Amino acid sequence: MTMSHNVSGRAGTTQIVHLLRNYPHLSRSELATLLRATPATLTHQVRMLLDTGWIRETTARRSGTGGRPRMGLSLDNDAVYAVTVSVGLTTVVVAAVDFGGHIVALREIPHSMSAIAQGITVINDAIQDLVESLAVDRQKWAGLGVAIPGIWDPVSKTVVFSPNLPEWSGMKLGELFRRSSGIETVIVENDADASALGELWFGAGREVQDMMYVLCDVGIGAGLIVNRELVRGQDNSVGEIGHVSVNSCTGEYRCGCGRVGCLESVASLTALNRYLAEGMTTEAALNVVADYFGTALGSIINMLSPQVVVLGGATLQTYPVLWTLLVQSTRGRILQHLMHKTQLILSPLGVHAPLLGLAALVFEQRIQSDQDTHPGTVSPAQWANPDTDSLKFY
Amino acid sequence: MTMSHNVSGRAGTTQIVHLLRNYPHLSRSELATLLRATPATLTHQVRMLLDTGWIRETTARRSGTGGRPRMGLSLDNDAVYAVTVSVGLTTVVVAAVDFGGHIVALREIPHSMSAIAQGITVINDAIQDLVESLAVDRQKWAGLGVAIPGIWDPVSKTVVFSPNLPEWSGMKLGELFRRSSGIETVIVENDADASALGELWFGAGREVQDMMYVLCDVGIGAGLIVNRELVRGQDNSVGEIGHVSVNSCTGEYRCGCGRVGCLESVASLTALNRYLAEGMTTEAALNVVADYFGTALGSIINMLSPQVVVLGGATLQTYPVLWTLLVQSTRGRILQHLMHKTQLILSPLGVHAPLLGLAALVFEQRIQSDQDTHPGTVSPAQWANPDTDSLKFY
DNA sequence: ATAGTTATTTTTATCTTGCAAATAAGATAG
DNA sequence: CTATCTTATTTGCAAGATAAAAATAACTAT
Repeated sequence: MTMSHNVSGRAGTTQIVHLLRNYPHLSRSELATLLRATPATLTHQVRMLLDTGWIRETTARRSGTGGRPRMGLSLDNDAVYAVTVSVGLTTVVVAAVDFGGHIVALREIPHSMSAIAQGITVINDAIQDLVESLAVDRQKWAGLGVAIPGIWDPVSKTVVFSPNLPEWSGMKLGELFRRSSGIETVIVENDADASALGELWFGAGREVQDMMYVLCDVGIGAGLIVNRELVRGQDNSVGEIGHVSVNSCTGEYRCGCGRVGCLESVASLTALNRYLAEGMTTEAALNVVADYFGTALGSIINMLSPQVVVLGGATLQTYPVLWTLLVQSTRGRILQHLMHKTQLILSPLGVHAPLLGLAALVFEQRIQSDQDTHPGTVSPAQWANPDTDSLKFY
Repeated sequence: MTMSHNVSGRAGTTQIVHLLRNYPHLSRSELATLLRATPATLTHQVRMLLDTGWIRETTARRSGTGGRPRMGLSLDNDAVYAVTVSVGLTTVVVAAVDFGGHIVALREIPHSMSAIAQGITVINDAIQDLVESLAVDRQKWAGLGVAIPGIWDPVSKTVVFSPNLPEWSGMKLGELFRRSSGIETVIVENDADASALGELWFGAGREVQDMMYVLCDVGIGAGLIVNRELVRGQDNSVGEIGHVSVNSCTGEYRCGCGRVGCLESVASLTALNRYLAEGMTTEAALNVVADYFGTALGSIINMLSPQVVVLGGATLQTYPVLWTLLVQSTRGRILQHLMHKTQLILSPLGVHAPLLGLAALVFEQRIQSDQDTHPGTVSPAQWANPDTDSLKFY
């Protein structure tokens, strides 16, 4: 394993990039106060980013009080690009995102993803089409990001659990896409997690420490952010809120997981459509969904007290009226002293959330590999200690 | 704010201390592999800890294969001591803990804590009694730690929410104890959080990244550990699982929070006693409690997938039979693919958990202040930037 | 022009930790 | 009982990050 010499230094440049992406034209001194570093450090790190072409100096900004003007800094939007893919059950969205986080091209393709081979072909065609349409230097493509409705284990590099796309389960997706698309860097991520990162860096979570993104769709999932970092847990399986119990009494519907009363079985888009098919009025069905969802969200908020809970996904896009019902239902279930500490927000990024989150991940990897001057240093022999290697405390 | 120059260096010594506390006689080379650092670094850090008297060299351990024997290292148990207090509703436990994490004296005092003034007097008497009984150098007392059944906000330094000890709500406990006991360093912590840290460092969580401690008592609370760190969230209010909804249908009992179906209102020790008072058989009552608790635990496990869930508190101590029921009930509600990834454990530390967690916090603070050679450096004037200070991104 | 103000850079020093080589302290073969 | 092998620890040296202070740059106001 390559040990980086300066962990904090890298974290620094990453944070500078994230800040400049959302708040362009910040100066070195402003960055210094925001990141709680000394001006000298910022001079240093900014120079590195300038030298390697990630950022540029823009306009000097005079402050009314006099003194030397601050030199604004901004990302070079054209430095690199990422291709990102959001895989739904019946639709795929493929986008090209520039380094500044702007979506420069987007294709929305209605096509069932159940059959994985066909799905990947469709996706690849869209990627090729998109890339060719864009007159971007070949070497400026930093990589491919794919968001899927399932749990992705970064250790085994397989899809661990994908109830709504069963054929994708167990697949080595990264490898598959690498081979079929010819793109070297491929990042796979769970859809809710990718969206959570998108909202964290570009949307509702920009100025927040702890937040949760909740995806309301055919499946229900969540991405949890603590201290501005995604909580992954063992093999990435944090955030499966679809199987929180919200109705343990009336055992009418059995969830795909085999139990009764799971949130997903009574408040997903599938459940909503079932209510309607059974003859329930839209209003009544939405109320039922809002009631169950509010129960779950209330429990989660009481338990984790995030500053922001972002709701996204097809359910709310299809039935915008649901929003008000959901807010009311959730409000009624939050502890008094948390009432004004948690904000419930409708995803400002919408379908763009996972695409932007993935793009930022791709860029981050590119910047890091760019800074990795030591290409694959091997640990000295001294480190290998057969007696203690099996212990693995941390 | 004092900026530490070497964050990683400090983290290093802290980790060394935690490792040596649980696994005495580890050598420098073993620590190096465990902490993924070079032998040279360990020589350095270990020397600092030796020079300042925190640790000692113990016995050389010959490995069968030949070569220079490893020099065992251990904490100097007698280096410092902490007084820690666990405040219950009707009992207080006061303990003296040595640097090695051994409880060297313990007083359990049955006395209602409802009246805060009386409570603090009782606690102080016990502290004085304990300290005087122990022939420890005055300067070796590193500080006082207090665990309370309520939410403690470290920013405002007050008790934010304390439903079971209403008189303690709003109190500046740290200041109160500092003045009344004469001990300078006072750390206040929520009881479930303190216990979680205790189990993390000394008990069921020693070799684990993510865990949850669940306190089953008159109140129900939890402490959440992610990546070996306590998740606090905004004003420390993470972990209030007492108000997770587990029964939204039968609206019989109203919870103290005003709602119906909260875990705490149907599965706390109070609820259990109520079932018994209403004429339910013990077996039936325990089954009801296990059922509700299992629902909540299942939801939480499915959602957060911690490696370990530790259960502690009076309910399980009073009714040990409940354990099996609870395990069964929870098992039935965990997603298949998580079944073998989450361990449900009965707290091995029991009432000692919060006492040890607090002690470690006190020691950590002492070591850090010991290493703080710069006493209160003030940020240079350059840092103050009126234009951006109000933004507070991170 | 001169003083005052704010931003940025340079200089110097310190701290941490990595790598490589040296040294310490044994075990084992002959 | 010595020479060699092995493993643990220390030392010397270098690199990188970043803090503190001083210097410099680029303005405004007088």
